[in-house]
Amino acid sequence: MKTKQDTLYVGSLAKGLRLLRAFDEGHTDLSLGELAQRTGLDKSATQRLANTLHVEGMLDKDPVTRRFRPSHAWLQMAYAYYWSDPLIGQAMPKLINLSQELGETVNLAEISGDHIIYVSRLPCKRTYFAATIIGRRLPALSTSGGRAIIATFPEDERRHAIETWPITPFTPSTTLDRAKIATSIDDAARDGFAVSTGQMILNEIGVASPIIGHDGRAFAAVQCSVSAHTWTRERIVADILPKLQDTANAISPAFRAHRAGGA
Amino acid sequence: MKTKQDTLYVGSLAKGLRLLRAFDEGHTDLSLGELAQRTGLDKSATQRLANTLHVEGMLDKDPVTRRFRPSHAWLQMAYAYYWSDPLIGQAMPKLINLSQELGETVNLAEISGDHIIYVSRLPCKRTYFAATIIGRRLPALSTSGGRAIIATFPEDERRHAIETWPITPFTPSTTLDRAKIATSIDDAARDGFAVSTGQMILNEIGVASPIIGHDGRAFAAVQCSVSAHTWTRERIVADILPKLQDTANAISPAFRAHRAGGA
DNA sequence: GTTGACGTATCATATTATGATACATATAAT
DNA sequence: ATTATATGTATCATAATATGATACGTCAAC
Repeated sequence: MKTKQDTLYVGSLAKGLRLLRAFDEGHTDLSLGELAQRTGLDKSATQRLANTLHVEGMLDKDPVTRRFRPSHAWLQMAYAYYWSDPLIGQAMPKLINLSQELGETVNLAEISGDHIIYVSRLPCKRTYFAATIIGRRLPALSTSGGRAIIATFPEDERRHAIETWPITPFTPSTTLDRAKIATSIDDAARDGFAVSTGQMILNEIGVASPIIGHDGRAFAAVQCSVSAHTWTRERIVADILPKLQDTANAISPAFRAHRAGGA
Repeated sequence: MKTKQDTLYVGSLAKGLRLLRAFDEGHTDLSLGELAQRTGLDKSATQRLANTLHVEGMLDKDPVTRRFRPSHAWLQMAYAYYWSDPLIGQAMPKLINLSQELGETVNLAEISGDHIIYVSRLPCKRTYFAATIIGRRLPALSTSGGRAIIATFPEDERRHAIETWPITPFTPSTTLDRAKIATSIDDAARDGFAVSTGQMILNEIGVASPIIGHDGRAFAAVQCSVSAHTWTRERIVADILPKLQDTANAISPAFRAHRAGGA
């Protein structure tokens, strides 16, 4: 039992990756035992793989507690990613401008399966920690960015996404009713921008404008998060939206023949 | 021939990591052959390992060009790193404030061997691309952040670093003379902050203030980059430095018993 | 049409990873 | 102190797994 497609599949490498994936939000440092538990690998295998990752500089090991932690190499991987993603180079300077003009938090989100992933974040105000760091994946249906992107899909795909993509309740006000989400996305398709309220954090409003690829489908979105305590939908549409859309529209033209595709 | 310390070292995993490391700044997407060349692995091994990484979602593969690229998973690793690094949680909100107050680019750099690595970047003005993305590693001796950190080391270690750590010429004005760097670091030790000019980019001035750990040694620095066209050293010291130091000093107290250690 | 470059697939071989077990060390309980 | 429990570390015989030479298919250039 090791097959996944046998030859041309290296099991040991895959297992090593399992170790890396064992670290996340709630698991910032792990002992050997915990690592074994979380990966489902036996003690010996875990020992060897973890040691290898340590020797190769992928895991730091606290010399006293013997616990493993992600190393700086994990950040270097993000660095390599940034150079490889053609969107980033195009978008970054424009996002910086936008962030300065608005004085509000600006994000760049890409579609990643049925989630969106934040690839760039420019926080202007203090927000909660998770909103300041890149690499966060969220269900596309629950974010303004995701909705703005889905809204550009052809009718059937759009329906399919709305009906089947995952939703996780993050706050009491996270919309679980797919009909309501459908309405929000239909609005986005008509208006060219999407809005979400209180999906991830209470009293947070998100606005997003899609970045369109060569095939007319969006693959990313420029997004802005503001507090409902200081903003209303009307003021957002009047003051934020125009600049947001200008930015998204300024980025899109660069993409006539791109996009790779996940699995 | 495979030994590195034989048992408890999984060669296949290490080879897989070689593939990941083949991607960087100048190598954003690679064909199978290029991958083999860059890693020194033979064609078959490369094929199997690359395929495994692809199946496991670590590499995207362009279905038409058959070239491999870093996947979104590389950003998720950065996400996990951020949660695991206790400094980030402490520093982030304070850095955001600082960036707003100064209206200039603010960076957080950690020492990583004989380099520094940028773990957080808050760009305010348009700068060149590499200055806007996290995970960049630079020779510690050539950066204000690195100098601010080294300046807190005990005399002998400081000397050792100045004499042996690497220097790469990035601009015509990159300081290659270690005596001059020694002076800069001695100044930093006296003043509590470090300055660098035109090390990475021409006409760029960096100022940095160290973040001190429980042992009195700095392990990170808050850094600010400005243009020599609009700033002088005097104005930097008068207008930027106080707030920069306040920020660094506000972060330091949280660290009494931390720090892991690389290899 | 021919050649070369490159990605893909196959397969016999032994090198390499396996995981049970035993040892060492640290922490907590008695 | 002494014992017990948990957790990390080291060893080793076994066979399962990765290996890399080779052959095939496809595309582009000449």
